[in-house]
Amino acid sequence: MNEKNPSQKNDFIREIIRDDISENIHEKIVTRFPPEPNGYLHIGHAKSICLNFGVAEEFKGLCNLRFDDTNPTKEDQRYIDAIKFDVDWLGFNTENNIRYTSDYFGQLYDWAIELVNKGLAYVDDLSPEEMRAYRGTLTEPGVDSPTRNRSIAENLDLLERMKNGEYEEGEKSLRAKIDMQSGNLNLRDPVIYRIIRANHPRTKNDWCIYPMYDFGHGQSDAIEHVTHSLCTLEFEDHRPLYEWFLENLPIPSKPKQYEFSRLNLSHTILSKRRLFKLIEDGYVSGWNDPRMPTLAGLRRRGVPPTAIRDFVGRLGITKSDGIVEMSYFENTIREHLNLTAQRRMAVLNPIKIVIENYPEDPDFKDELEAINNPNNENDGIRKLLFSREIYIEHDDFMENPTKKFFRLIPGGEVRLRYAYLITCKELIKDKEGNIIELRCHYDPESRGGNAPDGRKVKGTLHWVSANYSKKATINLYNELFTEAIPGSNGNWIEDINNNSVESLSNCFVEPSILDSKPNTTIQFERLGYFCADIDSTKDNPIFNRTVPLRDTWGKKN
RNA sequence: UGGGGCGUAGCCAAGUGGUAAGGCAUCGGGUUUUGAUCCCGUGUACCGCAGGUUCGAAUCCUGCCGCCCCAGCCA
Repeated sequence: MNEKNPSQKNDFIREIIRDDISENIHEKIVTRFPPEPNGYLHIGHAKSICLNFGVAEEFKGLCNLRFDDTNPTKEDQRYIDAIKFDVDWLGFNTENNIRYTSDYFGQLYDWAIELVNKGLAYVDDLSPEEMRAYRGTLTEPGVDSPTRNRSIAENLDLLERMKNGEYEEGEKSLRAKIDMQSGNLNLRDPVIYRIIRANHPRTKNDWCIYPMYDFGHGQSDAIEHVTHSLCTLEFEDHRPLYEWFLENLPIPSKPKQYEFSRLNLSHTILSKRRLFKLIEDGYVSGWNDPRMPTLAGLRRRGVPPTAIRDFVGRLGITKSDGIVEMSYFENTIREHLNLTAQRRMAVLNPIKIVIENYPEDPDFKDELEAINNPNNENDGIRKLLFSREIYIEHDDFMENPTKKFFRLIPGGEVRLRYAYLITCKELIKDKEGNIIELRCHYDPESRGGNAPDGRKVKGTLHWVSANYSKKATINLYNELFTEAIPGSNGNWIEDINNNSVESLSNCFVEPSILDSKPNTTIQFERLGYFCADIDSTKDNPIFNRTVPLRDTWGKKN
């Protein structure tokens, strides 16, 4: 709904932007989405992407996708490529607006020199351990470093040598000279350049010193004429530092930082560190495991990008942090898929039915018509072949039914969707007493699903022809964690759901299902939404359950 | 005992001094060849608590409580 009318979206950030526009403060609204290429994007990032790109769209501005690549020990081209792909997949155009903080390494270095010249930065000899000790604590002020008051000339010389690779990692650093007594730890002479001897994905070995986030971010925003630099709450107390650099440097524009709360989703984790751990320790198969909250995982799971955009749009932008229920996300996915997904039939746990009074002639072709999507006439109809032997869902039969069970029972009549009414005549069991087959009779007059005499049949079952269906593997995915907040009772690893995936290999699907593509999610009637896995082939078809249909019956029983 | 934020129903969230929107969930009911969808109905929110200002406060003031973030040469 918000999606349909973006101009109606209202939150404190858009309010600020509208005010700025009405006061003619900016020529054009510019935002940026600044991921560090050290992992894959997840749904939390989608919130930021939709905000930044969404705002740019709504106010006819621009949004840059800027890779914040200031730490070559963690970053990789692989992630740059994956992030571009994901942003694109979400539906935002990045063709001409990709930037890298590393584009500005030269300018940033010049500005570091400028800060030294102004007496606002110095080269420090403290080791990381010593620096920590000098920094003080949350309640105790820090102490000035012994090398804090070197001459400008000496600092200039030392900085130059740092850049030229004359020192080892950790031996020296460049620090902003602000205030070691500040209550805000970010202002206690933060390091702005450190020595890192690593190959950078873009600048290779051009540099051995790299700017810290705080020194790179605001200035990059300024260079790009970003007007509204939107980030998450944990950067709130970096804002004074962000502004300090902008005030003390001859920057080409004056961006402003605003913070909003990041997305938390129940029953999953949205921390890159933890997602890495799941992969490294083999709890999932990779960044694109369908159980992962990554965009790559959601894509493989069959979640349409429009559903993700709509979902984060419904959440709103505020400064209060909370946990959004996973079921809310699933509901949004269903809402989208209900309108767009074509319907097909598949049987997950088959039980065979033989229709005793049905023609035995193998050349007899009984072609039925089925509607592809009741919500979209343009999707048309398809033909289904019926046969004497079919499969229905094991759960759709009960030998000793409970009172409200209105599916197939001994002696009972039920409708096979788009086909016939059948009545159960006999159960065939194996030696252990398990039902292995049902013998039924059909009413030839009920072709299509209704009897001419108008008798009411409450239950309608999905089915698949034993002769014409195809065998497939179907993965049923459930929540990755058993706890709404993993780790809330101790170790988050212990809250991993051991039943997060159930792989069924004896499933039967309509033949047409084998033609579906991984990016086209379809509904298996009465079961849920599914899509072909990226590893699915004609010979070994594999489908992933995106999300089940709502099941008020199953919930009660 | 430091600094920065946040607190409106189970969840998200409007509200910006005039007497508490909406969505999701829940629980009923109707339609239905998906027990889905769709439609209708359904909530005593002590607006974190306590005072104060005011004819009137979720909105202003004071005090308190709770929760989140910050002590990387990570972002």
